[in-house]
Amino acid sequence: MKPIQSIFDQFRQRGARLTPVRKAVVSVLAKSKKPICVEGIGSCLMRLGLKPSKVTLYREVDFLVSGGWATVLDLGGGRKCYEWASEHHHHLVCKKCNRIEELDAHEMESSFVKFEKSLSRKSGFADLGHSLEFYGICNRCQ
Amino acid sequence: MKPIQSIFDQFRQRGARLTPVRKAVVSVLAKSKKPICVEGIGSCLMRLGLKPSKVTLYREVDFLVSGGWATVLDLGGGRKCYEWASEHHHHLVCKKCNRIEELDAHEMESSFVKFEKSLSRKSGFADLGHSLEFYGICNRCQ
DNA sequence: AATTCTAATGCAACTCAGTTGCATTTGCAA
DNA sequence: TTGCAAATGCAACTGAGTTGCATTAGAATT
Repeated sequence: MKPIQSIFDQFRQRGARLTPVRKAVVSVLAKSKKPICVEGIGSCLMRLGLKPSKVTLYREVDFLVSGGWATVLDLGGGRKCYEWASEHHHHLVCKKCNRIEELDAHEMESSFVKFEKSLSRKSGFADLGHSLEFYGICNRCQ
Repeated sequence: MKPIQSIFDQFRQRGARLTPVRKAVVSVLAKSKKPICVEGIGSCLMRLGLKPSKVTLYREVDFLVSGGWATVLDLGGGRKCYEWASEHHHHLVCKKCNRIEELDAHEMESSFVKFEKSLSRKSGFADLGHSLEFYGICNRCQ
């Protein structure tokens, strides 16, 4: 993971400012082990003494995603989740309670990268990425 | 793909009725080569001379999903997509226009099944399934 | 330190997919 | 043919996410 100061430098180069909310959202996302939704980010900031409006939070994650610092995940729980971009991995999601567990699937990862290259050639799609998620019922919900 | 008549028998055993809308939705889903959203199903039925309300369509796909005949896909386009359950495969989705292409990834499929078995043991999650989608920008949108 | 420009913020009102309550219609079994 | 429960449609609702606009506040310049 990159030092947080270099991220802030990138923000400045983009003409963006270092507001308390922005710094806090970055720190929450970068430290979170799991993808986290806007509501979740809100509660974390609350604990840090910040109470931004939901509008601000949505605009903040948009900013981070459009700049490539964060990525969106649509895991089917009715709300989008976000994760720090350098933390790309796969997940295990409970179909009932939407609990998310991080997954170690590095073995598979490499084969995807290969597959993606040939896919890009064949299909004409650019800027390829992928999402692999496993869904099931967690022990609590069974 | 199972003969459509045996599907209808399964419906009856469940106490469900064979309404014109139900038959049409099944035929549309079972024949569709791509995942299709409720709005898309609606247009197909329109062409068949049926104009069910959106409420009916949502209830119909719920019925099919809860019975295991169809599966939901959340591909991030803002609306859920549905596919006939026996047609499990992976997709290539355009991040801009949300166009969906079906993908042949059978080689990978088998390794997932293996991975899922060990995952089920380790994690305690039951009823495991997965979703693998590739996202990029299609040639039209580039 | 004061000025200035523009990014960031909050409010309120909105959009849009999907849901729910309730009265009516219809499939189908007896 | 009758009667019950499933299916339907309407209208009103929910809840995530968005937008317009006026206000506040980083941070660069003087």
